[in-house]
Amino acid sequence: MQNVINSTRKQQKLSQAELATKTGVTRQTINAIENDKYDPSLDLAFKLADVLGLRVDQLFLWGDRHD
Amino acid sequence: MQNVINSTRKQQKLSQAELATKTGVTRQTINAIENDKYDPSLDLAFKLADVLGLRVDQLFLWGDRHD
DNA sequence: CTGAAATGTAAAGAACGTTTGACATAAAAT
DNA sequence: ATTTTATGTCAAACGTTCTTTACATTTCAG
Repeated sequence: MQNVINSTRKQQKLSQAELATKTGVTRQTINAIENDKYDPSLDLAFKLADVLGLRVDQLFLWGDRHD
Repeated sequence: MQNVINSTRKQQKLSQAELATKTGVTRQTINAIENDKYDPSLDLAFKLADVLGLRVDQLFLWGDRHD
């Protein structure tokens, strides 16, 4: 599923490692999600949205070209 | 994680089986999620929100008493 | 240019999400 | 009261999410 984690993270000048720490996962998990290897769990999606200051449906683009 | 699937589904007079069909999963999956056995995948969360006419963050209540 | 920080990637395994098939109880309809 | 529809639950199997460890490549500050 498409997401805007990479651009949002860069806007806030966070590294993958920093975002990982803030959301309680590993750097590799953030990297995999940014690069569309797999979708996060619902809980992690909420944590990412929370840290990045967006709603889940704004951070993950399901509507168009959905999944 | 808390969710309002049960009440929303009932408002729309859908059975668990009907909601399952509309979201492309089995009845047992809907039942388990309604009864908080586990959280759905992000994709299924979006499908459920779509069918029930709510946003993911309205259907799943992460903010208060979060996860 | 050199070194440090950031990113990409991979394999093995633990934990979670979903299916299938089945059976049991509850609720609603006839 | 009997049948049908809806819900709860369980176990085995399978695919997905995430961790750990490790190494390679890219980016950037000095």
